[in-house]
Amino acid sequence: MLNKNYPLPIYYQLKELIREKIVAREWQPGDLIPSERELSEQYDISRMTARQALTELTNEGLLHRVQGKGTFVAEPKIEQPLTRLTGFTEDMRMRGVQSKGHVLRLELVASPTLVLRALRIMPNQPVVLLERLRLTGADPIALEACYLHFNRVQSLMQENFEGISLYNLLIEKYDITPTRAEQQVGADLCSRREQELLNIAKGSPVLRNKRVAFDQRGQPFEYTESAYRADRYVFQAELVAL
Amino acid sequence: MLNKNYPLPIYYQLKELIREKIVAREWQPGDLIPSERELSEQYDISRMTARQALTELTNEGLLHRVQGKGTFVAEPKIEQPLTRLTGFTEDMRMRGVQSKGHVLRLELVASPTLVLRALRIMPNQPVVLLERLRLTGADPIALEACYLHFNRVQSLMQENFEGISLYNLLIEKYDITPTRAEQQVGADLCSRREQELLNIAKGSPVLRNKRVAFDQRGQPFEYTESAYRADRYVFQAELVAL
DNA sequence: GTTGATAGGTTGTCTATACCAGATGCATTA
DNA sequence: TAATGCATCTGGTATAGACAACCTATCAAC
Repeated sequence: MLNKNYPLPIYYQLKELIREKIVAREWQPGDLIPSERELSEQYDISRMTARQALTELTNEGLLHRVQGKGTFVAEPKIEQPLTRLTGFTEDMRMRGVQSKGHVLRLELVASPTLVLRALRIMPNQPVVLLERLRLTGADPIALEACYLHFNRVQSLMQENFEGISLYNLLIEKYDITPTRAEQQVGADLCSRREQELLNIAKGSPVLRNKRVAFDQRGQPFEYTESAYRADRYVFQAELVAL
Repeated sequence: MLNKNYPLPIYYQLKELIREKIVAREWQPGDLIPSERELSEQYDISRMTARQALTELTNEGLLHRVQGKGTFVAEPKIEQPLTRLTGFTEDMRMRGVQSKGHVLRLELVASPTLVLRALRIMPNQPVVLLERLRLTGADPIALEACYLHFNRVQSLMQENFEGISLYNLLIEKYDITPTRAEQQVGADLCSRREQELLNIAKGSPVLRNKRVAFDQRGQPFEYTESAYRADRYVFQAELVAL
């Protein structure tokens, strides 16, 4: 299970292994997970190493520790997730939910004015449109249209997005590190197309999301419009006073 | 400096000791603080113990570690402000819009369980319900139900809220400074009552907003549910990577 | 039946040690 | 001069062991 010669730290491997079990619902909210000593014996590692994995997952809100009793899978609570900049995949993963993506369109398009302005590019410059249906399990959650500047992601059309995080891809292959984003969240009724793809009733409400994301150099690289099923998703925000 | 027989853990004492130095500006943003090994020698504790203090302070964002270089006092986060915590009045002012509020209800009520939990108060303790219709000009924008712990705002019932900011009132008269809040934003169809008060068509979408706000001492003081007209309002958020 | 002690589980804290990995300055070398 | 390598700082990871604090079930004493 754990590879001690791996470039990744043992505690990190264990951490992700546990996260997987939670995401896959093998361990469900409220469940008591193996004790620190059990984990250390099972994987032949020190208790402190196992403990580091549990500590970090506890800080992330996925686990809940009670002295004298044990460590439990946290209820999918609303406390931790702030407004981190993540893609859908990471967002769902952090909430302890397994997600998939199904690509509907991946093509070069003439960029709409809205996109031009958001990405600060000139007219006639092509953009890549990546449209995906987002699901958890078999349930569609959101319809997402993502526009990227073609010049910056030329080989993107050859990628396979099924089950892959776009943001990870951008970081690893295109030297684009998402750093901050501006987002607008509004409510609306679903369109005909959304109704069918999201498998919801006519006249159902959706959360409409518009996002411009910026890279490490402050350049906008992504403009995304999403429609989330209102019955399956709420947007979480942490507000701070200045 | 550190008392090993104290009821408080050593790492915690050290943590607070370091926090004091930072708060008192003895160690300033950007400063290199003593290394883990230096701390462990200076206070005659194990390096791992000193490390635990630094780790937690790093997680809290007060310190910044760089492998090979050392541990630094973090810069007072500039890009931290995700979304500003403001009341409706300030929110609208930021958007350059004049707003009004029309009080529909201001009364003592038995607190619903949801409110109890959010405000962390015991059952049977009364809460104040302040329900207001928010308008810009003559147009209704939102319906807002705000719950406050009665014990903390005893004389609130005598206040006049027409055109006054609740948050300003709390700051000036009740020693409650809104500091941060957790908010959920979802979409829904309007209820019958909302339809009439907001002057919208039947089956119109609304943005549903739930907020728990905390004061300068970390105590929750407000739980608010709002319904915003989807055609007049979008929620703005700034997302940052961590 | 109620109370109380206890045994054995859990996480929490702390120590001492070791080695790895990144950063840096300096002496050595080409 | 420029490059190389090494010593020695730094934080990062991992181990093994000890005891404290806390929780629960069980069993004995009242």
